[in-house]
Amino acid sequence: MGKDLIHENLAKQVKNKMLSDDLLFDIAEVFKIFGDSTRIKIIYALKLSELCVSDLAFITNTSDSAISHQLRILKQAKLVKSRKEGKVVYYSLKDEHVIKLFEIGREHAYEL
Amino acid sequence: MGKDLIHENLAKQVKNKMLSDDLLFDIAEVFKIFGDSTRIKIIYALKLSELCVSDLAFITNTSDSAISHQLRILKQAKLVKSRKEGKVVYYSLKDEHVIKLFEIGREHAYEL
DNA sequence: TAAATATATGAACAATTATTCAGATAAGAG
DNA sequence: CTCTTATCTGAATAATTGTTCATATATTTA
Repeated sequence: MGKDLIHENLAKQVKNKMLSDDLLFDIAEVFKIFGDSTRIKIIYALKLSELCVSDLAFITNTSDSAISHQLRILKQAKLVKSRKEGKVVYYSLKDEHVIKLFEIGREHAYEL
Repeated sequence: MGKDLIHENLAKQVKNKMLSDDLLFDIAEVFKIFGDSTRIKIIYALKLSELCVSDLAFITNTSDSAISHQLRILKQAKLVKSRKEGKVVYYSLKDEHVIKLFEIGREHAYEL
C-alpha cells in the first residue's frame, strides 16, 4: 500500500504554487547572513555611521580579524560596500533595503 | 604602546548608541530561523495554506520527521501556530509579520 | 629602505545544527 | 482490544560555520 496524501488536492495545489527551490534557497541565504550576532552588530553600527575595521572591532568588542572575516561575507552578500583611503578601508551599508530588513527583524524581536 | 583608535570620538559615539547585546542577539535569532531552506519552504507553503505535517513533507520533498523537527523550532520562535484535529495537526503562520519579513527577504534575493 | 600600521587571509578548532533512524505517543478504525 | 496512521522525540551522524592564531599584503612614515 503506497502512502496516501491526507489532503491530496490541497497538497498538490500548494506544491504547484511553490517558488523554485533555487529562489527559496537564495531567500534563506539572505536571512542566514543576518542570522549572526556579530554581523547584526556590524549592520547596526554601519546604520549609524560609515566605519573602518578597527572601529567596528572596538564597537563590537571583537578582534580585527573576526570583523574582517565577517565584512567579507557581508560584502559578498552585497549588504555592505567599502572604499579605501590610504591604509584604512571604510565600510557602509549598501542600500536602504538592508536597513528595512533589519528594522522588521527588530520589530519582531521586540514582540517576543 | 596601547592600541589607539583611529577614529576615537566617532567610534565611542557609535558604541554609546548601540542597542543592547541582548536585543541584537534576539534580532539575529529571528533571522537565523528564516535562514534555512527547509524552514523557508515551510513558511512559504504555510503562506499559501494551512497544512499538516505530511502535506508539508510532500510539498517540500522532506521526511515527516525532519518537518516535525523544524515545525517545533518554528513554533518555539512563535512564527507558526497549530491546532489539532484528531490525529492530524494543522499548522499556519502566526501573523502578518512573518509574511512581511519573508517578502522583504524575497525582494532582496531578487536583486542579487 | 626599514619599521609601523590597517586590513586581509588560510588553516585549525570548537561549536552549532539539520537530517536520519528507531522508537514512542496519541487517536481513530476494525 | 488490536492495528493502523499521524506526529513527535532523542540520539547519532555529518556538515556547516565563527573565531583564533599566525602570517601575508598594502600603505604610510621615519
